[in-house]
Amino acid sequence: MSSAAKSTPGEGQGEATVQIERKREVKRIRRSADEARRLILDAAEERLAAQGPEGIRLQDIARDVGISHPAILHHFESREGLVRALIARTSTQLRDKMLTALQSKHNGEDVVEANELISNVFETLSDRGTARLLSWMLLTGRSPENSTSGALVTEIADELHLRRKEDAAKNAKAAPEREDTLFMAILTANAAFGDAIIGRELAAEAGLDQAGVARFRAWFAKLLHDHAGDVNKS
Amino acid sequence: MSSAAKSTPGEGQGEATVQIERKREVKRIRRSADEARRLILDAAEERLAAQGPEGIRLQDIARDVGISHPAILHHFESREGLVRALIARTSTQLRDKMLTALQSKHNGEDVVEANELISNVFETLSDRGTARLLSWMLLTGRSPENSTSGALVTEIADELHLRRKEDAAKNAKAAPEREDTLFMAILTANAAFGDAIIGRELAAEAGLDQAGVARFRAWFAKLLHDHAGDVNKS
DNA sequence: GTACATACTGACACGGTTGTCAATAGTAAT
DNA sequence: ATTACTATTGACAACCGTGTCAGTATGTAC
Repeated sequence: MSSAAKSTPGEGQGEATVQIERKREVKRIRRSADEARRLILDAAEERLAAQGPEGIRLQDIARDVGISHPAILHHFESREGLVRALIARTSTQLRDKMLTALQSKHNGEDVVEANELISNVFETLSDRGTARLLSWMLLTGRSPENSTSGALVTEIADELHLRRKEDAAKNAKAAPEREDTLFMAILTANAAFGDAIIGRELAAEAGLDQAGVARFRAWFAKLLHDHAGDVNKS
Repeated sequence: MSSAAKSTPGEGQGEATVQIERKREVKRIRRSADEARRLILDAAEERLAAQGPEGIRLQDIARDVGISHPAILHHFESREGLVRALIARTSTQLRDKMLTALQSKHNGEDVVEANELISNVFETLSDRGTARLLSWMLLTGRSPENSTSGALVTEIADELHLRRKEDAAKNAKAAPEREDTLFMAILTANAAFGDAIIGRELAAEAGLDQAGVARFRAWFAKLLHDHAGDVNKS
């Protein structure tokens, strides 16, 4: 009835993210500090996404990686340290993804692709793991002024606003209000976040299949797009 | 250094929900089972909202209420039982609030108040405690098919759709698509939920004060309102 | 090869939390 | 008053997760 019997229960369906190194009986595997930290964070992230906050237990994570739990303490001095590191990594990852999503459309192509940009942002933000991590972080009240999303929303709003102004100038329309653009960004963030958390249940309840969800996102993008147009018209 | 010394630390700012009965040295207070359950659930809810998932500890909650923790076990057989009861209660409360929010506008007054209705729904859903509880519930993977929000979204969408059709008929406009209405409901739910969780941080980051937040909600309501109009026009 | 730094381990200590149990004390009915 | 019922309690037991420690093994520099 001990705990040793059930090793890593039902963890087989995971991605290839966590390279489970089968520990040979005697040979001890020695990784570089960075590598070890990466593996540990990967495992922790997976646990968190799969089981929620209470899924982050040093022993479990250690088992996932194939090390002993003191090794984790060695790399991140404490559980809290691990959590902070995880938050920090996820935050910067999110930030990077967001910024690239922004850049990608500004180089070539038209400028009018703002709605497609919105879609990108939505997709990125509504990533299950990320949103779960972030929301759990907020729920437990960590990182009040952290680099969480930094001044991300503001940056995005600025970027968006820039394009709207360009677009307005090009078509000889009145320039949109700044706050209007900001609100669009905030709405997108809120909606994406909510989608990541309750989207699944909501869709199931409403009888939406995957195609339906896709239609919803397209609908949302169009909604914002139309709004961006209408504001200038009237 | 026992626990009796520091009774109910820093809980003074709370509402009048939890009637803290100062336990006289010897007199033992005896409540009815229902009353006790209610008090315990209130305290648990407050803890959860204030400190997140890990804030639900039997001893703490017991201290808040002014009882000993075995009393909690007596009323809800286990911690898990308490959690389930809390979820159940919050769910039905949410449901009730939603339905009343719906009814209130359908009786008297005009029918066009759909956007105000949306505002109501938004406000209700974005209640901090409720959303936190729900999201934590989802995060920890409880109640997959529960009465969580039941067929709530569907119901609301139906109700909304009904009014839109009435409105369309009255103004001799084309009837809107059903899915369009559903999407409006889903977007509202997502946005309200996201707002409840990251809204505060988002607003702070964007430099929005309370008035700004209010403007955002109004903006959102108007966005949906305009959309409802536009769909018919074109 | 030898020495050094450090990733890693097993065993254990510690604190905190849930849950059990026998006993106590309000409350209502007879 | 006596009785029956049960809300409530203090003390205790069992468990679990974090963190410590002294020691081991592996890679690297010389």
